[in-house]
Amino acid sequence: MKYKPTESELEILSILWGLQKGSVREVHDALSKTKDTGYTTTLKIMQIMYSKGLLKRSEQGRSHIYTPLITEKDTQNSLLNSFMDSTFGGSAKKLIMRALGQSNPSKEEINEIRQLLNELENQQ
Amino acid sequence: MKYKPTESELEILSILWGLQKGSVREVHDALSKTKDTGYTTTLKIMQIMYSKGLLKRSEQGRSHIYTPLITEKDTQNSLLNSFMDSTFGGSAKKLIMRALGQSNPSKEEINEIRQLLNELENQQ
DNA sequence: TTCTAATTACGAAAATAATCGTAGTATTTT
DNA sequence: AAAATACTACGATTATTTTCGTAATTAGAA
Repeated sequence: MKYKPTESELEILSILWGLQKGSVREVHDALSKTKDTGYTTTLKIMQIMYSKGLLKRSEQGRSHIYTPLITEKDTQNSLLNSFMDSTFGGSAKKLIMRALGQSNPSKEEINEIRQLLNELENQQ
Repeated sequence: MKYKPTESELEILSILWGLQKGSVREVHDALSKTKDTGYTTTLKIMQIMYSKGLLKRSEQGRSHIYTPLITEKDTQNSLLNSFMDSTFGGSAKKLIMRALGQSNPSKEEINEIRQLLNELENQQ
């Protein structure tokens, strides 16, 4: 649960989390919308991810269908912790307040966050 | 205001932001507390940062005193934006709520965040 | 003065990540 | 059947970052 994917791996994981599963072609097509990259580059990275145990795959005809073996949430949590440590000295409060100040949360979002704060307070 | 320092550069910047300014020796000594690394490695990275314009330096005797040319806040903001994009699909709300859920904020921290929410709400 | 310690400069190697070309196969189209 | 197309496998290259060894220089100590 501690794996920190590289930038390229994360892009591919994000697509696969959205699709649930997909072939290299499907992932590459989605990736191409935002990134100018070659098919074999996507293929290679997915093969590496497979060999690392980040993805599993099944045969379908002569191609492979890949599925993530790590969840979006676990990965986000792991990346969040390491980002919080490296950039905000481990302080969640600093990070949160900065993100709040930077973004322009809508009334609804503000209320959702308030709601969560209340829940957290009651847990204590 | 857009520069994204590498991991090693960020470690050094963090130390220099704390010290305001410092020699390679001072930075290296601080860094050594948490990281097993050679003196010339620290030196080299600081020289690279200088050549990139991340640090300025002045002569002091036969050594150099380095000062960051980018602020902690600007750097955090820039890193935060890129992290939010890559890991939380650009959603500040998702990031904030996850960070809140992950950390165990104290009552005081919760209230500080509430305060900020109120201010943000009034700005709208 | 001579030796030791501290410092910078810098090249080069090591480590990691990303990219791509080519070959080999299999499928589909003409 | 032949040609075009779509895959995978995989080595090799490129790019970036990190690490370190060595040489040169200067200051301070013995």
